[in-house]
Amino acid sequence: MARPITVYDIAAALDVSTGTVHRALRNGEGINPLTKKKVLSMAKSLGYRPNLAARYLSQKKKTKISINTLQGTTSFWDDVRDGIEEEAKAQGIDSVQLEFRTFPNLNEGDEAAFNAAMKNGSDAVIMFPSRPNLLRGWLHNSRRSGIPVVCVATDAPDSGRLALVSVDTNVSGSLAADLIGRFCHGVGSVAVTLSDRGITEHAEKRDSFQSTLEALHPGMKLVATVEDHDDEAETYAKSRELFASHPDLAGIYITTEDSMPVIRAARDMGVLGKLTIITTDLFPALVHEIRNGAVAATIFQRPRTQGRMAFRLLHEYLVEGQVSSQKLTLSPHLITRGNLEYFLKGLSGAVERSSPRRGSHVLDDSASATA
Amino acid sequence: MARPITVYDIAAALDVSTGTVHRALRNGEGINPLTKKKVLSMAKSLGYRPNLAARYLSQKKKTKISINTLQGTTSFWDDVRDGIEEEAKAQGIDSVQLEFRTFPNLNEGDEAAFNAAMKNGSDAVIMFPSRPNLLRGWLHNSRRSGIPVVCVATDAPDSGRLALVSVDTNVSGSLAADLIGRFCHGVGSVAVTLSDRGITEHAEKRDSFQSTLEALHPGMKLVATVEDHDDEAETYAKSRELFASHPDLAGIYITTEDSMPVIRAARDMGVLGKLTIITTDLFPALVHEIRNGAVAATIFQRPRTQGRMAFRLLHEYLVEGQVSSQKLTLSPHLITRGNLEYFLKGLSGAVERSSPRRGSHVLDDSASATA
DNA sequence: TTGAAAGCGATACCAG
DNA sequence: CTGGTATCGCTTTCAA
Repeated sequence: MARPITVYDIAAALDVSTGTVHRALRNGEGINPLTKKKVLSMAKSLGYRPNLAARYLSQKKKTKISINTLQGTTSFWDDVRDGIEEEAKAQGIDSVQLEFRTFPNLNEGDEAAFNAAMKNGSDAVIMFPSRPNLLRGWLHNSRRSGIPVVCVATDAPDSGRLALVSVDTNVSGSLAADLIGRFCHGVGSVAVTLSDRGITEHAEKRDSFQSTLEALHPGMKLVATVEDHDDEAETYAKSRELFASHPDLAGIYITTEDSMPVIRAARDMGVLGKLTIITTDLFPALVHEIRNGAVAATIFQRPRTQGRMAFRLLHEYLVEGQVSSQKLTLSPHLITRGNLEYFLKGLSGAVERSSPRRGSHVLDDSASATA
Repeated sequence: MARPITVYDIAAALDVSTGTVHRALRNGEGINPLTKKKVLSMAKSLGYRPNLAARYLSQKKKTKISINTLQGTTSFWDDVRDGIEEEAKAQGIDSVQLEFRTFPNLNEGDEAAFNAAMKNGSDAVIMFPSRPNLLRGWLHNSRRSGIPVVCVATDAPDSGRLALVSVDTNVSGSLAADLIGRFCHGVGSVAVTLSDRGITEHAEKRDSFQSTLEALHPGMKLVATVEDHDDEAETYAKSRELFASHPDLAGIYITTEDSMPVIRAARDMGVLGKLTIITTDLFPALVHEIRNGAVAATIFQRPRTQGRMAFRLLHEYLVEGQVSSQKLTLSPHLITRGNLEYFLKGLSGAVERSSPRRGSHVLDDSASATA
């Protein structure tokens, strides 16, 4: 293999200076469109690949990345943030500066956080699109419209976001269906809860749950889909309704974090014992319910890994100018009473802890690291 | 935060040259022990952190890493190798040169491969310790004894290896136990197959399988543990014996890749239908058996991620001089008939393909990437 | 054993 | 809009 092509090679080939080459390749401004085109095509034909080490060494200011996420009600977003931070520092070369901005809930502070990031001159954004349909407008309004945005957990379709990192909703839904079918011996009626049918991920989980149930466990029937709108009181009330109108319910699949009100309703109405419950994610209260057998299994969405992948994707874009995939979906982990304790040990306290900690060296969700 | 400390700062503080500082910090040779000590302590007290970009930029020769693994009988090791390669190039800066050496089976060519790596001047090794207890001797015999070795999949205890990457055996075994218990409605006798009790990972899977079974499904009983020594004929024969002597067997947990002979034996003896089988890993033949319902679930050990993590660990060591963890264990993925198809889609053909392919951009096992 | 200086390949800046 | 050159922090080499 020959010596790598450098900016000097390009400059020499065209008899221009490296400054010009650099402007053509990166700045984009203050350069004659014609020269630019020549440089670009020469770079391509020579097979130029920038030397990142040289780039990082000479670059004055780090690229700013704004991380806009929900304040942790559970530990999910804390873990996502940790994952991003871990990956950033695992990069070894800190050419990047992270700025975390959090907002209290789905309708509050999200736009302000986004605008703050824009005003602050962030070069890229990793965010939870709390209101997916609004993102498009924000992006459009922002002066610098080319800014790359990576969405985590939920997509913002047609918003112009660069990429999405989320859990594989089909794997989640179909796994839940197969397990609930097996656990219930293939007979009985089941229900699904989700936040809102309008959220793509939730709808997908429900749909693959249903289709897998029909395909593999035809003796079972999906009798209800509850929309809880992420509201605890609403979830509790609707769950009670559900259990009242379907006293024979055999199982329920909760596609969101909002499982505690459902469990409480079931307990209050005395149907908990005969219900096979499959939940989503993991947090202290849920750990308890798995231990005592109320919840048969939970589908862990690997928030830390979602964060890590989001950073990698962004970094790839910043370096290459493009991403290898616009949608990156992770397989969830299954946690049951059987493997719960081992799993928690692997998480190094990440789930049980109440406040974010530092200095952990876990390289992957549920990877346990022994010093 | 202040300007980072550089070699110049250390040099100035001690009134020596950067050459000397460098020799103290990296070369180790041709330097007065006293000066070296002084530089080292000054570096520490100033909080010196090397600038990797500068290092990579100026370094002439890349560090060589030898990857010593089994030739793929199934796709497991192909995937491990892919994972290593992906991570290496994801690093962006190619300061590393990978050299792959494979050996045909557990007792053949492994030592030669190791010696070849040593003779060739490899700076580090990622390997499958086919004969764990021999590694110690090899490492000792090699002149350059400080060479870092990362083991994948299986440990080589007390060999002096730097670190281990493997799947969490406790999570695997306990998950298998809980599922088999649930699928069999909590009653019946079950068996386990493993390669050899002497292999730590296999013993651990068996043990946590047993203890979880006892704890959560006391109505079930582990009646046999079969050692198959990774030999197909032996596995088949012993499986037949097992089914003959335990005609009432309700389930079996196969902790290794060697599941096909077991399934064949069960089929030949007409007990397949009433058996709940949980296997390990995923390959084309097994895909078929999951589809047709012969296998209830398989525990996927994420070979690609194991490879990625092994590389990261090594890279961390090469950079930092130490690793954050000596044991890195991953949580396995559960695959059932329900989520199999989605899972395969996510693997982008990695499992179904017969020969290694390139150019995929999957960032994590079972992460599906859409361009 | 140590010092001095020349790269590495980008980016940044100042003149023209 | 373009050219020339200093610079980033480390490694490497050559002299002393």
